[in-house]
Order: sequence, then C-alpha cells, then structure tokens
Amino acid sequence: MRVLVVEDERRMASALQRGLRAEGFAVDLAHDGEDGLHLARHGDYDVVVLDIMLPRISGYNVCKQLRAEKNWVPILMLSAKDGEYDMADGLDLGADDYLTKPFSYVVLVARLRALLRRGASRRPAVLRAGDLSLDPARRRVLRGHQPVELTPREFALLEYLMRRHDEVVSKTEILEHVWDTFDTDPNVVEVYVGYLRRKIDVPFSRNALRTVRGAGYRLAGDGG
Amino acid sequence: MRVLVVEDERRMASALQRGLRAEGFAVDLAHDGEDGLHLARHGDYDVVVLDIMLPRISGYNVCKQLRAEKNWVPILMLSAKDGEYDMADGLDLGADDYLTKPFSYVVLVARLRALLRRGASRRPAVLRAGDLSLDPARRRVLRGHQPVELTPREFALLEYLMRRHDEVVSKTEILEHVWDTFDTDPNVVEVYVGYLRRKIDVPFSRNALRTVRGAGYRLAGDGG
DNA sequence: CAGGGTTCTCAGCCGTCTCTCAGGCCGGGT
DNA sequence: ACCCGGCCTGAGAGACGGCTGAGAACCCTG
Repeated sequence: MRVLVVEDERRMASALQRGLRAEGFAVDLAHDGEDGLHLARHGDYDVVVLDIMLPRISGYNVCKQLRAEKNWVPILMLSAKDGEYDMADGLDLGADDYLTKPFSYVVLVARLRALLRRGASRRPAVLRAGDLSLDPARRRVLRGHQPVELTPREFALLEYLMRRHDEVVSKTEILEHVWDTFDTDPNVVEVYVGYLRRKIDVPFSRNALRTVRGAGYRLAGDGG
Repeated sequence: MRVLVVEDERRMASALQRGLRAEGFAVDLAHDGEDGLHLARHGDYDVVVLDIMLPRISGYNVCKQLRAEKNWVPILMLSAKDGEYDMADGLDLGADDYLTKPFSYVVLVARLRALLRRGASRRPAVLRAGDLSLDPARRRVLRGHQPVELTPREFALLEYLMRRHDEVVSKTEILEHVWDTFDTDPNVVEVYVGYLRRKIDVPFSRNALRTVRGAGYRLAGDGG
C-alpha cells in the first residue's frame, strides 16, 4: 500500500512517515502543494494524506485539480483545528475524509484503512438547492424537471454558489473561484448573477439567489 | 478588526482593500514603506499585511524596525515568487507568517484570521450575548431563532459591542474600531445605537444595549 | 472570412445606507 | 424646581453599491 503524505511541517511529516512505515505502508513525502500535486499525478498511490495549509498550492487546490483531472485516488484532508476552512468545502471539492489537527495517530491510521477498504473515490454527487439540481459530471442543470441551458461561465458560477448554498459568498471569493483572479472589476460578477437570475429564478416568486448588500450573494438552500 | 495593508501596486492594494472590507475588516492602505511604518506605529492595528518590495523602505526593514521598537503586532509578509528574498529571513526578522505571490485570496484571509486568533486570546467562532448570537463568518445575526437583518455598519457595530459585551465601551473607542476614525462627531454612534436598538431590542423588555451616561454603552451579556 | 454565441466593459439608473443637523427629551446637580 | 449637558431621534441630502441595457472584443465553427 503506497501512501503520499503532503505536509509542510517537517516534524509532523517525518513523524507520519516513520509511523506509517512501521504499519507497513510505503510512504512518500511532499512538502508543498506543487510537489504534492506532481507526485500524486504520477506516483500511483493508494491513498493521499493532504494538509490544507501548504506553500505554493493549497491542499484545497491540489484536491480540486486532481479531481478535475479525473484522478479519483482517495484523499484524507488534514486541517488546523480552527475552522477558517469549512471542511464541508473540502469534502465538496472531492476529499473523501478529513481530520482536524491535533488528531490522534491511531485515528488517522484507522481512517486510512477505511479509505483503502472503500477503494477509489466516487464521482461527486448531484448538487441540490431548493428545486435546483446540478450535475457537475454531466454539466446539466434542472429547475424542477425543466432543463436549464447555461453557458460555461454561468455554470461555473452556479456550481460554486450551490456548493456553498445558504452561505453568504463575497464577490471576491466568487472572482477567485470562478474567474481565478480577485483583482478584477467585481462588476462582472454582478452581470453574471443577473444572467443566472434570468435563467433560474421563477418569475413572481421569491428569488433563490439573493443579494446581501455590502457582503455578497446567498443562494437559498430551501425556500429560506 | 483593523488591518493595515502595505502594498505599492495600486491595483493589488485596492483589490485587497475591497475584499477585506467585504469581510468586515477596517482597512487602511499605505503605498510605501515609510508610510507603512508610520501608520503601523500609531494606527493600533490588529494585523499588518506587508509587501516586501516597497519604495523608500523595504518590507523587511519595516518589520525589523517595528520589532526593534517592541511592537508585536502580527505581520503577514507578501513576497514575489522569485526567490530574491528568502522568506526564512522574513520570519527571522519577526514576521508571523508569509505568502508568496501569486497567492490565493481565500488563503490570505484564512491566514489573517489565524493570526488574529493567535494574537488576541482566542475567540469563539460565534459570538453570544443573552439571546443574541452573531456569526462573523456567515455574517448572520439571530435573536433567539429569529434572523435579524442588519446593514454592514450596524453589523460591524454589533460585532464590536458583542466582542466586548459586559464592558463599558466609549464612543471614541467605537468610532475608532467601527468607523476607523476618532475625530468625527460621536453623534453618528448614537444614531447607530438607535438603529440597533430598534432591531435587536425586544419591546417592553429591558434593553440589552444600555447607555452609561458620560461613559459610553454596555451590551448586557446575560440578562445582567 | 462570416456568423453566432459567449464574455466582459461601460455608463446610467435606482434604491439603500450613511451621516449630518436640529430640535426635543431626560437625568443629575444645585 | 430649574437648568445644563448629554443623549435620542426624525428628516433629509448625498454617497455608494448593485443592477442592467448596449455594445465591443473574443472566441469557435463552418
């Protein structure tokens, strides 16, 4: 069983390496996101242990990137205990399990074995919010049973909003995740929110995609 | 929460300002090392974002200088990706964390929050006082189970009062932390306290937000 | 190279939020 | 009881954030 550990704290990394080797795993280390991504792509691992806070490329983006490339290797995410990252996001991005630091070594090994038993990760399920459903794999959106035609950009925006439904999402965050920059004019977000509304909001009914003035947008998850 | 951003590229600087403001921070900008140093000395910031490459005085020296003066404000360093400066040097000089450009906005905010949490004695994710609860991340306020709609300014004021609940907070302090100035007419504070009361105080019950004549305001933490 | 679709910029409009002002209220001191 | 100073509040002006229509730039595809 081959394990890749992506962790920038040397101390933690080598402790894991030592421990997992003693359990009989073959362990490789990467100390930043770029190395980690590279190794994960070409290393043929059975499971990857991935810290979130990493130099160069965050664990988030490593995971996202791998899944975008249809690499379904099981991923166990590690996060600092304070919740600046919502772990739900990590799972949405395609991680299979997570642990918050500080964690018990025994628990880590147990979860790793569980992942190995389960095998390769499933493709992410269909996202739902209210009467909207979005299938990332098939690139399809339904309102009720009615298909909705979206352009790629609109689709990416809706997907991001649905992954974070019920949360207030700032234009800057949207820019970063959907446009991949954050220092461009946020007006483009407003424009695309407008496009989406025309396509997904039922006329005469309360908007699913609401503006939170001064803060961003919120996609109502369920009539709320 | 007051943040100082020292960054000479205008575009990046104002993007950060916009983004961080949307997150609820009070943001000041400095465009060179000299201004940055001056503001950091006298501005009473909760955290400083400091670019390394700066006109007049480098970020390095700003950091070094501040630490020499026993100023322990948390500092997050930003560097260009090319390794002209070794980040280890930055940490040696007393920076608390660093990011290399190009960096992810989400990671920046996460690290900022981590620094804030580490610096000030750790604070809970959701603030509570009496039957009020306020979630800074989700930008949501509840009275009991009833959501309360607040404008950005009202939200910032309530957040500050809740962070210091049970303490008497002067109008000057409020002005400084919520309005980012201290030499404006304190009447605006009175006006906004009025707005908040109408939204969060239950009619016919004792006010949660009390006036302490001649001193300021106090948000009762628990029916007291 | 033309045509259709998509993305993005720009400018104007509108509604909300912010802040100022002035007058009234209230509490504390004498 | 009366006055003074601090506080409250309604009204309104101006600033600001967000929305949208128009159209330019940029793809693809044929």
